[in-house]
Amino acid sequence: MARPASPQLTDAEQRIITVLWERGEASVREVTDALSAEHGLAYTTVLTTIRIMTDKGYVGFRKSGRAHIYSALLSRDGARAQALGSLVRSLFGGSAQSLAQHLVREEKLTLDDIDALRAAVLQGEVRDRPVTDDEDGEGQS
Amino acid sequence: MARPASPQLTDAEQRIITVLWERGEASVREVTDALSAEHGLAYTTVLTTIRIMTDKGYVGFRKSGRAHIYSALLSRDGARAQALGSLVRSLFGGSAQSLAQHLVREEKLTLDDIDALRAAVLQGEVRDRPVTDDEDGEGQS
DNA sequence: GGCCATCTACGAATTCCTTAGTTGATGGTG
DNA sequence: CACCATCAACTAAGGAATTCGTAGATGGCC
Repeated sequence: MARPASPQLTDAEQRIITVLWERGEASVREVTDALSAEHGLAYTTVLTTIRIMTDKGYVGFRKSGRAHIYSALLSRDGARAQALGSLVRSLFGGSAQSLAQHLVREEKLTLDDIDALRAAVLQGEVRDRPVTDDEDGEGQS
Repeated sequence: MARPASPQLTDAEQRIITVLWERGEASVREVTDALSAEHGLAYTTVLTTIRIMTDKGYVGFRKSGRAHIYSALLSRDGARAQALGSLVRSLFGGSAQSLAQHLVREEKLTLDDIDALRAAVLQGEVRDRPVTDDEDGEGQS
């Protein structure tokens, strides 16, 4: 009886894959340097976490000389959808609108923001297509 | 060097505190019964998790005969703000609007929803429309 | 070719999370 | 008053997550 494997990105994984999303691809050294500004992580710590992510299928790599150059196999949109869906389900009773209302009440969304959303949804309705299908199996940038 | 203590509600904790939010207060038996519909958790499992949450200061209790009646010390809004802030920071670059745009693109927010948000922010108040939940056990924090 | 720096692989150490069994106290029922 | 059911506390187990050290492989440089 143990904790089930996390279906989501852990904190450490998220930090690393964010670097990969930003750069497209990077070596362990580059990721470590990029993260050392905020977190003082050791090279081997980053390496181990990346290895775990390759085991999980979240990242891939190509060899370049002695080093491995890693890149994200998980799209940023996919990760966002996953995390958002989970949050909406667990804390907002499955209602995305309830979440949005929370943002408004906390003044995280301004009137301009809302108007921008409105314009976006009007524009998006031109192409009528249900979303729940593929939508984010695409390559990452 | 181990994992730091989670600053957030874990999955098991979230399941339990949701019951407390809904009911205001409940005994371990009631929580267990409420959760047994979806998850078949043992009484002692729920008890242990609740004890951990009391240690963390998330819930309190009063004695009623031999049983303890537990109630949430953490407000639902507080937990929502915490989780949302964390998500916005980690996956949406700190931009709540970016998150909202994602919801729109995934068609989780309809035009009506957005108009409701707009009207709410103009009125200066946001009332939670009774979509799924009407009772918020808040009032703490 | 030999030395040095860098990289990956493996695993150790620690804490946390989740689930659940066992045990002792307590209160109601007959 | 004795027995039984229920409850809280303690204990246990095992897998996950995070951190990093050590060791072996490999490629560049002189």
